[in-house]
Amino acid sequence: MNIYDISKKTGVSIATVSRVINGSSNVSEKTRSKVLAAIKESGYTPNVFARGLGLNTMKTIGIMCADSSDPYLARAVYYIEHGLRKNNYGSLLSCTGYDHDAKEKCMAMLLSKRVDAVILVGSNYIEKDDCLNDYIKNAAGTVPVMLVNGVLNAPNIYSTVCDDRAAIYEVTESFIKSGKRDLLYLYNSHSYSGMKKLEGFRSAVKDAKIQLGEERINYINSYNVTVNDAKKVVSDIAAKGIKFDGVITSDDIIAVSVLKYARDAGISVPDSLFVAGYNNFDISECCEPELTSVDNKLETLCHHCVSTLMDVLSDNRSAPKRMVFSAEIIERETTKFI
Amino acid sequence: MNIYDISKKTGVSIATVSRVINGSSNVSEKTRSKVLAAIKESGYTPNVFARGLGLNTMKTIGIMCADSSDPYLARAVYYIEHGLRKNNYGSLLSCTGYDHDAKEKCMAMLLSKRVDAVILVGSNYIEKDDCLNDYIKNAAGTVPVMLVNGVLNAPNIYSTVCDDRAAIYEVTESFIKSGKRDLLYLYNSHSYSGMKKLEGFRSAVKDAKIQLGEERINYINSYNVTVNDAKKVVSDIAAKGIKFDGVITSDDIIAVSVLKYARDAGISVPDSLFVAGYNNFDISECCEPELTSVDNKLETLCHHCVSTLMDVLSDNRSAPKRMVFSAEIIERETTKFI
DNA sequence: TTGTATGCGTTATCAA
DNA sequence: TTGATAACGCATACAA
Repeated sequence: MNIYDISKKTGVSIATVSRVINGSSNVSEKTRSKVLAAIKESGYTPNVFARGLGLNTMKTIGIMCADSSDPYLARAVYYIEHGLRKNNYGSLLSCTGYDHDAKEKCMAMLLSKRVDAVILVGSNYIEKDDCLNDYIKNAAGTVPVMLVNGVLNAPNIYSTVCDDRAAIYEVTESFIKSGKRDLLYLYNSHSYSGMKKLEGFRSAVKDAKIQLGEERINYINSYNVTVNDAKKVVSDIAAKGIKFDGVITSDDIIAVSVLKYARDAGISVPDSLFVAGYNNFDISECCEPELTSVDNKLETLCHHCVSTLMDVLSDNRSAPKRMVFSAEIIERETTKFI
Repeated sequence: MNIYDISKKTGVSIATVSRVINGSSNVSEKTRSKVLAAIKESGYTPNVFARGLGLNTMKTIGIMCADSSDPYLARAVYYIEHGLRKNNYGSLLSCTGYDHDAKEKCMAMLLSKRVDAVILVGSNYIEKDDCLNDYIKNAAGTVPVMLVNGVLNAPNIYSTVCDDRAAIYEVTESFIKSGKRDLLYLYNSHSYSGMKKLEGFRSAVKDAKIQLGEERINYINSYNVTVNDAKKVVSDIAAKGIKFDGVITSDDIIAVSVLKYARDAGISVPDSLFVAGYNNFDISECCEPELTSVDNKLETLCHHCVSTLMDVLSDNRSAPKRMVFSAEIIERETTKFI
């Protein structure tokens, strides 16, 4: 069943059929309805391959994320796919993992599929060593590249980020204002946003003129931290004799592990220990006491990313190259800010 | 840059270039390397649209899931996408939501994109009212349809499921053997697998010759149950004066809410109350005490689904229409099975 | 308002 | 082992 069949069925030329399909106005109402009826009756759908060949697009966007089962990325993928579909675009998903070569391969794969754009979801795509980002810049030579939670300054690359630095700064400030001095910062990612968060912590501490040893800033080496892994890190820190009355983390899961440690050690939260997470995942409501966390407005980020992309794809010159949204602190039971 | 350019560059015909690209053996080693060199030098990639038009496939599989941010579905999507990519297939993702019309629309959208097959992930696609499944059967008239965690008996439809019934039966049996008599069953889905689980619970109770009132089997009406919602349900049950010493749930999140209730009510788990979840999510390690749960072998299911699909696509007649895997009970701290 | 003819970049058939 | 050429199904420029 193709356009010729409809043409025969209705006695008009394929050009007219094509016009009807594409909603051209230069068709008489009579022929239009005749053609429409024939299409409906036969259940005809235009062949997207043929269409793609002619127009050089199949209205498909490539989405890259490290791991769609990571709750943060999973939500992002959900929002983005939704937004794209609303705009009549398909979503070609590629879970790249955290390995650089794999990322590069996935990008090549998507480009070879002739997607109209690529969206990189997650802060783990932008590397400090800038030449590792070359494959992204190169891709941007072919199609627009959108970054969700990452920044890269190059032509045809658009960034949408949350102001993680400000969020952690504010959290830290709240800890300090509430009388907490012996702070601990735990994080598990050296990504762009990971570094911004750390920066926020350091700045707040510095601005409050507090001296804090480097042993109080701890990196947990794993993308997929498990609660019990992180808990061990906390125990080790405590075992070294480092005292703390406030723990700020870059991720809810780490914060939960702190709560577990506290329970085991008989430390009362929030009475003698404040804990804050980041991302405002479901688990922040599952744990006991419920976790104070930072909502980084992922939905807003994703919406903005998609709508910017639509602007770019429709050659709207006004699309901003970089957009920063602010986060919101959700205070629950693991802190008592004054 | 197209096949003609390579043809000109090398002085051979496009037919020969095509042969080289597709690894045909009928090419002299000399021309092959010449062409290969030209391709590499120019960075040429075959146009997938043209190829698709000729071969009527773009090696792309449609994946439908209700909500890619649901942890269970998210993991499934991850495994499936991985498996497909290994086999050189792309994944066109569509998060359909739980509404029937939306599902149908998404299916139509995927088919219009001429995917080679559709994978429906999650037990929520198969409806009790069989005519609501017609759109799936119809789709199977065009392309193979794979079901992960759902069963539908029709031509060209392949099901991969976990034996949820047996798993819950076994859990319930363990509760009873451990002396628990006043059981509660909480669930939140009437899907195929949801019904199978309930069936398992009922059978185990019946086989143990225990009388259990219907008020002990409670449906929580929400796909995206939040801990606090479910907790309220548990409180309400307790408020009615219904006593229980064992709670079996269809989902970890519900089990966590039971733990929360128990803590509030001063009930000690597992000493005076056993609790079991289902799915073995991360949260089963986050809560306190850690949750006994059922690992439903999602990775195995997904692997099997993909490899079966590859068999089907390569016209392998031996592909099984239905495959059942057994689950595994992971005992943690919320039970003490004897 | 409608129809004719061409190009889009492949793969595959057939002939050489 | 190679090359010429016909499909594949559509959109569109141009002609009527």
